Amino acid sequence: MAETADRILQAADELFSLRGYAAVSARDIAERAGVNKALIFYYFESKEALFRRVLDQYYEGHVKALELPTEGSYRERLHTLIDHYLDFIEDNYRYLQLVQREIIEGSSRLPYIQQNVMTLYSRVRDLLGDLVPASGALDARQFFVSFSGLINTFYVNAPVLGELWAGQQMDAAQRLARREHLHWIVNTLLDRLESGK
Amino acid sequence: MAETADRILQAADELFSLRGYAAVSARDIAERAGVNKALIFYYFESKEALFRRVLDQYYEGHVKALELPTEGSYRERLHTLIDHYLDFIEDNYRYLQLVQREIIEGSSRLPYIQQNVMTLYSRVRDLLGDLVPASGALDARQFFVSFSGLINTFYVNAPVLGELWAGQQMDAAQRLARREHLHWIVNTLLDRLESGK
DNA sequence: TAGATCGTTAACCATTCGGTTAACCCCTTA
DNA sequence: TAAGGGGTTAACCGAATGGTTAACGATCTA
Repeated sequence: MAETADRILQAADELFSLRGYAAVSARDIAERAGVNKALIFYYFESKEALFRRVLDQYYEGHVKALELPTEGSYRERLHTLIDHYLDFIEDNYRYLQLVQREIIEGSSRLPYIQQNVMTLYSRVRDLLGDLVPASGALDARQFFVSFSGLINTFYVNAPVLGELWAGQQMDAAQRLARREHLHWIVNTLLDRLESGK
Repeated sequence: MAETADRILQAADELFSLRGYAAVSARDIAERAGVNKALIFYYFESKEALFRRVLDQYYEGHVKALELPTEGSYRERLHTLIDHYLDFIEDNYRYLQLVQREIIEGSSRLPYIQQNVMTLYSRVRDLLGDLVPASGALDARQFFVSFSGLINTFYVNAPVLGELWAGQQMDAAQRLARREHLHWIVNTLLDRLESGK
């Protein structure tokens, strides 16, 4: 049944995201999936191939999330883009951690990730237009890095930040507050940029 | 000789930072240190204990970097704190990746890191004082998360961001530009907060 | 000179790793 | 009812894992 392969994929997804590639064994995955270990190698070529399949699944959704909104002012479009990205992350919470790990570990998939980053960057750059200088401390690249950091940190570091909110699980209210905060920051920065420094 | 223990520590530091805890074996460390594997367990209790020692070494520097400046306005002190933190990160580039990896992998060392985070947070909170509300989208926690993200992203994601700067290695000029950018953002946010929304 | 101590070594240990194998169960098709 | 064939299984494999052990020189002390 394809059902078995799916259960393996899902278990692998959960475990890899949680503990990383090296710290997860084929036995762990089989146990979590409630499946005989040999079936992993029956449906997937190897542990490495299984890991790639997990990543591929996410990449598809990511590309979709990066679609650029076409309506409204540049400011509205920027807010919309951020919201879409946040939606994607909240629905695919583990993806960020997977990608972050790939980056830190200097994986062979890095060029693929870079391409994704460049796509997103070019959209932010187009949106900012000539509001920012072409180079220096206030160029589009700096703001892109800043926006990425502002958004990603909250989710990547969630396991450690929970303490700040008195150990509560990260719930809908917290995510909403974070969203508000981000939009407030973006508006503040754009206001200052528009005022011409 | 203490020299042997030092060589083990350094090799462990390099390998753990590069590939993470689980992906590094005691044999790897011994080989890199040019030392018999048994010596690792002679000088250190276990692989886990060795890892802690690596973390401890960095932690000392980290705590120092977080010392609160005592002179100047709250705004000046915040800028100084950020500069000190940036200095520390630039001198201990691997530390950030190590910690980031630990967080993502949900390691058993997490409470240790959380304690560190809380220390830094309490300082930022004290600095922001009653400039921000006690809760909601603009509370001190949100700004702390934002500042952390703004600063860390640049270094954690350096391997992937290089492309933005035409593939150059991250050099002193780039780090300086990033620093300027961060201070500009902080000033912009503080201005808006002071203006009472 | 006879220990005693310390750093070092190769060989070894049980366990776990990713991956394979041969047999089996069960359903389809002829 | 016989023959396949896909899904599943326990048992197994060599290699690598973290960690231990007993012996070995060298240096120091009695």
